[in-house]
Amino acid sequence: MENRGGHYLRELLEMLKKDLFVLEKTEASCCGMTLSQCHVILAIGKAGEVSLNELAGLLNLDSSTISRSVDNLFNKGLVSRKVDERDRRYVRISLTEMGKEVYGEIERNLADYFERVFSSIPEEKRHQVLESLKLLLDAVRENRCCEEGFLW
Amino acid sequence: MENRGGHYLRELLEMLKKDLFVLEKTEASCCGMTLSQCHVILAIGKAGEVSLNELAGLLNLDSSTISRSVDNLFNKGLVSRKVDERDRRYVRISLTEMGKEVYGEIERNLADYFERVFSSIPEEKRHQVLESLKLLLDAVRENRCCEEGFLW
DNA sequence: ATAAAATAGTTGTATATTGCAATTATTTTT
DNA sequence: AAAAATAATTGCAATATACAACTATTTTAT
Repeated sequence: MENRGGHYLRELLEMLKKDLFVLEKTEASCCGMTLSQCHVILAIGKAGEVSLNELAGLLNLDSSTISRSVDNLFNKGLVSRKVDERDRRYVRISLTEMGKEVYGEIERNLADYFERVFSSIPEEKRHQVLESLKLLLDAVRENRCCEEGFLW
Repeated sequence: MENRGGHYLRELLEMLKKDLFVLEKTEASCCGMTLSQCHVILAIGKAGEVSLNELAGLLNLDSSTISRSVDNLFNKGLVSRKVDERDRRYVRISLTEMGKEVYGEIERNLADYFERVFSSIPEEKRHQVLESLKLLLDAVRENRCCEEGFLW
């Protein structure tokens, strides 16, 4: 029935979210950090160099939250800060060598994991799964009501 | 290419996770609570009545964390606690009338949202999307290395 | 029947996270 | 030159988190 589709969709997504949450917590813990710190490291690592406000936008968190999180990672020697020479309001945030090592390890572990997951999907279904996720993502985005919200 | 499938899969999942994170934060904020509190309310509401340890298991958090979270919601009048008569070590946790109202509102909003998302998927693709999510979930679970971890 | 072990939940401790408001420093606009 | 805007930090206060230790209760072993 049509009005059960959304329900089942949500159930599947919630189970998926939960399982991936466990994955990430375990991964973060193995690397001696919290989940939030792990998210920050991954976002910085992926961007290479990023401003604080950009990072806040990427992670959808308040800039004050990110400022403190980055401060904490800076104190641990994982992150570096450089005032932008052209515009001294900006701070350019990137990973230190140590930070890159941590990032690399997490990245490898997650990459390996998702390759294994992908390989566990029946071969003739793999393209369908990817296509379906894209369709779902498009639908999710289509139903945003505004830039940061999803409800009316 | 085979070794790009996992990469693309992960990218899609991360974008999806992010968008849904924004959705939930907005929803929680609209109901005057934090995301974590929202998770707790939804878990209790769905279970009807649940023990603290069960709740901790459902949310994959330490029982001490849940104990304090439930305490906070109790103080707000959203949650009730009853010592189990048969075994006084147990506390039976459920929602108060007020808690049920909050739960009902969040549930309706999320249900509506996911119905809209589902309806935005091209009709001939809907079954495929659901099937694909199920396949993906199975693959994710197949690659757990232990009960609470996903890596080795 | 009693003691030991196990379980459920709470509390102490310490750290981390979070966002709003206010602040400082800098750049842009008027 | 002054006002406005922007980036980031800090103050404030609440919430969240997990480990360890604890209390109360039940189960298991003796």
